[in-house]
Amino acid sequence: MTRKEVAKLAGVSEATVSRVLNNVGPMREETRVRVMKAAAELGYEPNALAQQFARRRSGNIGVILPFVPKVHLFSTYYFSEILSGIGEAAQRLGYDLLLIFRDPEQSPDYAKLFRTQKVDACILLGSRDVPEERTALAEMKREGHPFCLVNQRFPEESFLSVDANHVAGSRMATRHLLDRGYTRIAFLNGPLHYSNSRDRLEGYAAELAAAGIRHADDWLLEGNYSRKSGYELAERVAEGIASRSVDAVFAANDRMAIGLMQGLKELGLEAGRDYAIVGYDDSDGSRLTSPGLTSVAVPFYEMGTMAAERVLEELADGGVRKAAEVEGIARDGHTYILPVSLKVRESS
Amino acid sequence: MTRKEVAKLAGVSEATVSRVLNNVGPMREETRVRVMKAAAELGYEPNALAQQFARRRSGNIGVILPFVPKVHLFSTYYFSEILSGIGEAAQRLGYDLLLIFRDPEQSPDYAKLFRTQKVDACILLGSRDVPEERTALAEMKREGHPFCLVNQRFPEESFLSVDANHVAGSRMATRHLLDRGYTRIAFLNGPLHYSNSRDRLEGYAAELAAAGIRHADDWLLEGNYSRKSGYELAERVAEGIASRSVDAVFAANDRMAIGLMQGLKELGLEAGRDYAIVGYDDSDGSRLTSPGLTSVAVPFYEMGTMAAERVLEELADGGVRKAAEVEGIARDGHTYILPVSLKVRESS
DNA sequence: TTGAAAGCGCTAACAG
DNA sequence: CTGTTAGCGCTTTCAA
Repeated sequence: MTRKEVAKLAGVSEATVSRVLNNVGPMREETRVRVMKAAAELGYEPNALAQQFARRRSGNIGVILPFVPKVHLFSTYYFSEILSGIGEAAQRLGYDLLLIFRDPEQSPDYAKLFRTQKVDACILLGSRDVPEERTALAEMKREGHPFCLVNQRFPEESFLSVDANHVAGSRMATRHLLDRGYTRIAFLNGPLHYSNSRDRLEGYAAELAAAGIRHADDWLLEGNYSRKSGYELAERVAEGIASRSVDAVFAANDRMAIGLMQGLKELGLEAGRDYAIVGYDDSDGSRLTSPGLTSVAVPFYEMGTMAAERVLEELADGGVRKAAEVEGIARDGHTYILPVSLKVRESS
Repeated sequence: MTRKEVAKLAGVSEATVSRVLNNVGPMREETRVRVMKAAAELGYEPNALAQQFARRRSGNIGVILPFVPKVHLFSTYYFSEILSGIGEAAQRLGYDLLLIFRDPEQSPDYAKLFRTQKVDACILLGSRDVPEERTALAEMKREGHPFCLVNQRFPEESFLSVDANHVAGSRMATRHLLDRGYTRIAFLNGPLHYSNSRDRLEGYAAELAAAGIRHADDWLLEGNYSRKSGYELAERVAEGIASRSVDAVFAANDRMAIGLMQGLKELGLEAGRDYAIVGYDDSDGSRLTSPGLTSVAVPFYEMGTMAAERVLEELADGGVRKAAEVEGIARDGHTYILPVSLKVRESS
């Protein structure tokens, strides 16, 4: 209703009001000023719903999260950093964030978000390499919707994704332990349906191989990224330490590392004294333990901004232009790989 | 375009399609079935933007967060729990979540979110009692928009809010220390522009008074809820412990408690041995320290669901009906107060 | 440089 | 019970 009043007060047509407010098409400076003044005077605020409808764009980026209340498989640190990063970029580029919790019961239908126009693009966190997920992603791709995965790649699929260099990170971690004189390095990994986990295994194995060490099978421990899963493996690791078949542990995330440290402490084994340990994520928790936990720092925040920027770029280009070269960032096909670094603390 | 096809295939008018899909108004079962089948066959999905526009409702709950990337004044634990809770309730009640990071540079304009129809209701996290904030909230209230504060109350304002019983929690924590035989209890609080902090002070003071203890002024320490601020007060606390004017500390959140413990450890003082300490939030971190940190558990997740339920209720009632009585939950005017509990660990 | 007018896809009176 | 019709508030041709 008010837009009409603005038009009247400024003595122009409604179309002109629209042009001025969107700064589109040619216009006389005088009209522009007149309209702006009228709008300001009336305190006019365009109706976002009408705009979205007329433009056929929601102006939203969908952010898809696994819904795991109270089941902290993922660290909250991880999500909140990435989310903040996405939020910063989205705000800067004029988009809002629509938060969508994936229902673990149902098989996902991401393409529907686009068909119903709820989002213009979307970013997926905590995605896993399982059949329903691949199907849902492939459908989005097929229908030409822009989306970006964070921290999960589907090698043969050419989905846009942003990841950190976990192979390098794991090599660093392993190298670090080797440099410190540890040679019997167990590896506590997470489930292999995360490409993340596979990368870490690759880096770990490669670095050991480079050092001419054949890793024993019983060095491989499988957790699920939760603290509990690390904690529960303490006895087994303690035996390894006692029998001298293990002198250090590289854990695929801090949560498991911390759980393991706690379990071992209860068995009388101290990190940094009786064994060395390196975690992954450089989360808040790594600074809370004693001794402090050496860890691989991942630029989650930057991964979030990168994901938002790239996916909006794809949206703008209609997916036509090739992926942009970004200064200093490795790119492998449609995957952007950000560098990680090692934070050394007392645990190693 | 497709809705027309559905109408044609089903042999009815577009309006009827609308009725069936929204299950509104009377309709013959046969028509209903026919339309549903046609819709399913054509894979019809209504356009959300058009619906929102026609209904003049966005279907979104705005969730407003302080934007503090990399400045972890608030624990990520706190936000992700509340957010998950809001998400669960929103999904259950058919709403989406629009995430909005408050720009710390600008004074907030929450009412605008409603005027532009971006949201139908909103929930504010990490709100502070400062003038710009009060103004922005009062404006929303004046314009009749439904909103709910979480963990922050404005006593004289009658804003809808959900909080935990921090007075009781602080009494519990203090009582616990007294029961353990500690009588010189320092209190490390956060800034008083959070009603949270004021509540804690009240509880602490009340419990000491009840025990007939006059608290010394130098027992009051002020941090800002960050780990660092706790850490930096270690020397001062250490002096207190050395001079026997302090034998225990109650900290207003876990982060500060943990920082303080770390600082004191560096000065050779161990929690649970040389002094007792109790934190607040029962965050992940409280389980990571050694000794484990006794802490007050706050039902963040439930606070989130409660906030969403209450604010949507207000939306539905057009703010007319009085606040509903919720079983077993204390209510003080427009504030719902959830109970907290004490988790005892080795630090006390 | 501006105005008139035709939608965007759906909902919601109002008739019938 | 169902069809007709008039918008919702804005954008965007197309003419002028």
